[in-house]
Amino acid sequence: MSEPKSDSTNPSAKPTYKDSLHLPKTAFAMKANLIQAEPQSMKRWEDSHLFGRLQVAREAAEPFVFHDGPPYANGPIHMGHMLNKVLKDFVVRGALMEGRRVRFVPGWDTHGLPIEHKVMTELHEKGKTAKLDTLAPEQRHMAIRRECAAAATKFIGLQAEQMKRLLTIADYADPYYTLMPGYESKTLEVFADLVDQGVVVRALKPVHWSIANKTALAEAELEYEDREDLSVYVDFEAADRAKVAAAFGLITESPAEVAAADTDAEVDESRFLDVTPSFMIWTTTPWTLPANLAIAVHERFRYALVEIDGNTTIMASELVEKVAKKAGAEKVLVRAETDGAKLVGLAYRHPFCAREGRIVAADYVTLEDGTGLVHTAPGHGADDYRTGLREGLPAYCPVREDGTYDDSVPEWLRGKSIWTANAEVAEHLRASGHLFYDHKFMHSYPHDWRSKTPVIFRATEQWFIGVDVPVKRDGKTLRARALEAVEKEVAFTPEWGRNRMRGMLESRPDWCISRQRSWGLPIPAFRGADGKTFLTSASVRAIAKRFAEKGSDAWFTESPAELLAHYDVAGDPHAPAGFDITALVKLHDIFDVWFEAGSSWNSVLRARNIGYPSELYLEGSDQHRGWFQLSLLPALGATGIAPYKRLVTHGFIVDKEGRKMSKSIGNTIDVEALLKEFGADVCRWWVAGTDYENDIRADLEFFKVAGESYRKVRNTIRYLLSNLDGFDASETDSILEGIADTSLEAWVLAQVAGVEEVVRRAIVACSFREAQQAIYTLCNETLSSVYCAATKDRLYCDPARSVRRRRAQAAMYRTADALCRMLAPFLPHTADEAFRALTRDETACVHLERHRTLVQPCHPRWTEVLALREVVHAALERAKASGIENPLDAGVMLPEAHHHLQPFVEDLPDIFGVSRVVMAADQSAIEIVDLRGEPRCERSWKRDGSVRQRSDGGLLSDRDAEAVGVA
RNA sequence: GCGCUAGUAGCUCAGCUGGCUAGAGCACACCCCUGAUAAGGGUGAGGUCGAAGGUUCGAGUCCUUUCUGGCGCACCA
Repeated sequence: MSEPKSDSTNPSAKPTYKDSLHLPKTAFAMKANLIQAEPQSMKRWEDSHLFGRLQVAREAAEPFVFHDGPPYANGPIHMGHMLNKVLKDFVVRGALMEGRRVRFVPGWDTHGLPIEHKVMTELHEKGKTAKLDTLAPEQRHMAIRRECAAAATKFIGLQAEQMKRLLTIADYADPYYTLMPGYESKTLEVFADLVDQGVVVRALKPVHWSIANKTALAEAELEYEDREDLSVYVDFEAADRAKVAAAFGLITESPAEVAAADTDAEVDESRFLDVTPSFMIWTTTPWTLPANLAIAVHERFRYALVEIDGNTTIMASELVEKVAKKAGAEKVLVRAETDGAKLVGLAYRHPFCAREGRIVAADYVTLEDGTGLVHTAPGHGADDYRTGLREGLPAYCPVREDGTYDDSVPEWLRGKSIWTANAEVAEHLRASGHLFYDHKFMHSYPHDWRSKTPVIFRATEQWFIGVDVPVKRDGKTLRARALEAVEKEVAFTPEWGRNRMRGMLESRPDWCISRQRSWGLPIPAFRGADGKTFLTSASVRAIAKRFAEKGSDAWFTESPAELLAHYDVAGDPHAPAGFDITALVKLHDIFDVWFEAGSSWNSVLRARNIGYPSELYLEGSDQHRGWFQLSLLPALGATGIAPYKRLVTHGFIVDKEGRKMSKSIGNTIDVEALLKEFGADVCRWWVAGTDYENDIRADLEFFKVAGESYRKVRNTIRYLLSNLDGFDASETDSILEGIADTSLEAWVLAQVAGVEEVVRRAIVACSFREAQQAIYTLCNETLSSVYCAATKDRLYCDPARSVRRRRAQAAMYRTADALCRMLAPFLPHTADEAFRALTRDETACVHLERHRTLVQPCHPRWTEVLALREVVHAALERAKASGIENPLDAGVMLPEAHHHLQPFVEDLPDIFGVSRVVMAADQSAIEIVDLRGEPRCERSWKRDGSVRQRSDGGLLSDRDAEAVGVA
């Protein structure tokens, strides 16, 4: 302890006591300087092999299985990635602080159209596609795949760095990519399991088809351009006049016949239908008419039986006038009307194919164009296809891949190109009297982005996972099992996700898992000499083995015999009779990327022996249809068990006004820039404070607010640390052992213990915001405003080794320690920085620690003391009117009603922030006493009643005199 | 168009199964401290709970309609 300083040049000057105080002192800076300091933390963790050390240290600990959903590797990370990865990191670090063994493997989705499209666009721009087209198909695939792999790898590298910069902890040394041979192999195993279960089926489905390139196209590869086409209004003759008449409330017996049968009957001539009416459809693609299998109506629309220029036909009532006007009809007579629902089930004759079709219902029928009756060709349209599925119609497609008709159409069309067929079909219909009206018109039509030629919808053979096919395991369908799992086996955060997913599962169609592209995992199917497709679970497993060794590129570079090196025909009960490996031809479909991502539970969790299933999957709410659902289906099929126990979803980042972020609006926030301006810990603190279950509004302003909040927490920790200068941490336990429950330390530690419990529970529940608020309130109120303010006097002024002072230090040590641990999941850098300052050990790392469970009882009347503090503050505020502006100029007289707080009386002045507190016997209300007339201690600035002139000439209270060592 | 979801002080959010004068933090205003100082403390003013109906003794909380966002799906034959 230093002696009070006397000014030697001026002996008459009063002593100053500042240097005798134990003022806060710490190297832990007020300014965080995150931008420079965080990379240093990253380096320190990396150099000390933190992730590896944790794996070793937790080897025997209870595992926490958590699986990373793979982001798509086609650009730098955006706000959504930041949100997702940081939330996941809270989960990971939260579990680590609970002492669990966590092996979190980051992953990337690397295949798929967006990358391929991007690569193709670049090749196109560089003029390299022409050269590409000269290559043999397999070489061409390989050339594209090499480019795609390079692009994916590049972005993985970029994203990984950005994710690390967010201070996330994961096995970055050994991540998973869907293009890794081991991953691909494990994906094929899932596929083989599904084949075993009998849910993999092959069926026709219409896709966008480029005739010029003889290939299927994705939506992203279409360009819409105006094109002149022939639109036709066609009459499809009803098959049964009587049934149609009945639907319209008409009769088909002539009035004469009726009169003859029943002389009393009065017959209304107008109810007599003496011709067979037609159903009039409209189409802009006459070439699809040979594939017509049905006509769709809307059940709730009204339909009219109408005579137009002598032609009796049926169309939507609302459109009669429009159609008549368009065709220039002169005589229009509506004979009768009926509901669309009444028409459903009626049959009609195809105008030039020898078959009948049916009227079906569809709610996509509109009254904007056409006739209200929609020509339906399930092999040539997405809607038509779905309607066909529902009605049990085949996806009939008589068009070959070169755009010509096959032999199933009438002879006059066979082998013709569909484009020339347009006019011929119209002429044929005109000749046979089925064409009501035709005209040329311009409309926007999809074109192949590369060849600039118009595309068509064409049904092709595709691979499906049937969701309504019973699996061999238990005879339940995937849909039924998935619904069951969603209902009973999976927890949802937020709870409404359950509803949402149920709805999606109920309505989802079979899963089409094949794509006609280059960049992906090949579906290992062959065509045999007999023309049949060869694919059995054993053959798939054999190829899986081959891919594990060679990667899936082998599909394009090896022969069937090489690919099937591990295949044992004799051991495959499903092998086709007369199997001839030399006659096999490879097919070139690839898997839907969702199938690969949806198999990650196998390729990562099971393949790496991490555990199965995952405790939770945590992704954006769009994944209810995506990854969540498409992981659930394969997992249920292959294992019967859902791949996750719980689904946690977050919303999307939107701008300040609640609108979605998009580059075109220009309201995006750049993650790199954000990190550069605020640092990762502040960004993470922002994430921790979001209400992530819904849309999350983001704006630079909000990060400033988060920064303020962060600074408050940081500064509180700093203050705790600054009072621990010279404190021997090893004394903490002995100092605090058995402290009175009425002591300030009992109170503050009880608060810390309570917050710790809340924080731990909240993190487990993924209620990060709740945890953050508890921590913030602890720092802002419990500590900064109450405890630190109350103990300031004793820490600064008490003798250094006073019991009271050291007790406060011990409490602060324990509090700072607990805070570091509570903050570790949220602020990895700051918590670690503080922890090293606290332990005064540069090699210490809070991330190797785990929570300590604090137990500290405190007196039940503390709540009353704190409430009284509020009342006294209010009274002090009122007393300002009488000139008592500084609380240390005031004393407090407590009335009878508060006398039971006697056990706390020693600490009450500090708790209230006043100089003295008196329990007054004759008092009815709290009274603020003006102490300005009393001497003020020159060291502690308190007027506690013991202040008098001391031997050194200074005015000191008893306590301060003792501390300074004067009498 | 359909499914899910949200709309509470200037901002970010609490408000469980309906029940005292609707809460918190930030920001704001005023004040104190200047020995946590590009810190700290105190007090205070802010809301017809998106809108309109309805159920109820009583609704931010339940029902209906509607407006404005978000996510997903479908759609223009």
